[in-house]
Amino acid sequence: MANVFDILNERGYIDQSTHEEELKELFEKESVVFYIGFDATADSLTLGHFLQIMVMMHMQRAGHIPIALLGGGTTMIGDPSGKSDMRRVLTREIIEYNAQRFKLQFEKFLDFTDGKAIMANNADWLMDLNFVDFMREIGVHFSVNRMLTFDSYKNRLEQGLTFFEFGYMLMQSYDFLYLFRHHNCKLQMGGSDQWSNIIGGYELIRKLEQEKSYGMTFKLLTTASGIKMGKTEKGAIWLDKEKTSPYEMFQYLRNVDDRDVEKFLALLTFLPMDEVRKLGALEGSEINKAKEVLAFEVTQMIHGKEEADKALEASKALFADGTDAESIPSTDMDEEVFEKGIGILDLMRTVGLIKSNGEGRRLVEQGGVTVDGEKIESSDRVITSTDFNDGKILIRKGKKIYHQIKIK
RNA sequence: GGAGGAGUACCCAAGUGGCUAAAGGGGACGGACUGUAAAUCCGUUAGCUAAGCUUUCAGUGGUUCAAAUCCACUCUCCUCCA
Repeated sequence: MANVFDILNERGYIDQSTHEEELKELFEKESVVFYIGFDATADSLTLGHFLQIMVMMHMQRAGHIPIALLGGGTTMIGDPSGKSDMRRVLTREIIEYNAQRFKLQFEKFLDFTDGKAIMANNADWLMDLNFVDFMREIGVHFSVNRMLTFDSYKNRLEQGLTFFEFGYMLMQSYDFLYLFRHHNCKLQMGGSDQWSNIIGGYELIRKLEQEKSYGMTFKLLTTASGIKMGKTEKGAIWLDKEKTSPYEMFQYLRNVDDRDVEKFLALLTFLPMDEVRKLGALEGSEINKAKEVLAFEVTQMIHGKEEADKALEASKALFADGTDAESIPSTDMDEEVFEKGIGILDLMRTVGLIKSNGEGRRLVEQGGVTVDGEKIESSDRVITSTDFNDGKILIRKGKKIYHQIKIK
């Protein structure tokens, strides 16, 4: 069986790592406990996090033991790495709640039985730390001069950096030390922006335990146009289907840039690499097949086969012949409303397709609104019961956004 | 505590009494072209009972026929000094 390091490397996850050769050896000879930290800043994980979960799954499959570390404590500080502004401080209750939600989502992807994976929350050891003890035990090992040379802090010097944020690195380093001591955790992984924090922990372990540990970072997943993967203008792609429907997720992946298809297939699916390369090499409109595979595979992993099937069908039906389908966003409304008739603008506003009537007018003027295939010519257009077929109508906004209205 | 600088729409940024709902760029959105891609081109980008109003340039008050622009105070941020 191939070394998991090589697998990760081949699929394009790895950005940098400490001691590549030693790590490979380690992976060969023992079951390595490793951790990735997740800040509990929202009530759901995102597609961006999913990349890291993929790494954990690869590692677990290779017999290693992942620790999903919830940042219950560190979230109270806010990681300054790569952020231009100080992060909003969340209350403890919200963080606790978020951590719970994360936990449920992790359980869908990792096997936590028989200690095959561990869930931890750094609030358990960070919240009760005594400041003086912490400074004496941990603080003395950090050189401010050195910390200031790290990019993540260097950039902040012009903006101003509070001690509050500065302490983040110490806390994360302490996490690694704690997990090393209590779980024999030897490896920390994270996004490439975590490199300096990881090195902090690595050095701390060396100083205090005289033992070797390892670090590895992943490439930040960006699209060819330079945006962080899994982010849209409207916000992140969430793994919680209440926040991002399987259909939306499917569409997001279905619409990725040609240049990103192969990369995404390698990173976000378990398809064998030769197949990934074959799909990525498709030319012209053929590449749409690869995008469909990508969208289906990922949606299936996250939401299950049933939802993925539905999303695929909906997508095909809508784009092939424009008929309606299940599982696209839809709203149920009272029949009464349509007996009286409702203006197209009001209707779109109530279902959330537009934010203001002005926006709606603009769309209509520019020919961007279609109801059941008929282009709306005037923003005075009133929708009544006679527009419905089988108790539903399909509104299309722009080229790709569909919304179905059903009569209750 | 002292000296100076800054705060404009989603972001960057021009504007320093009326011609400014506010240049330009980015982003986003719509259309054309296509492959539900990219690139390109055209258009749009405060709100509304929509052709005339209403609210906007950190906040509050003031001067003026007229304020993003002038004055006063307040808040926030930055730089330098102690």
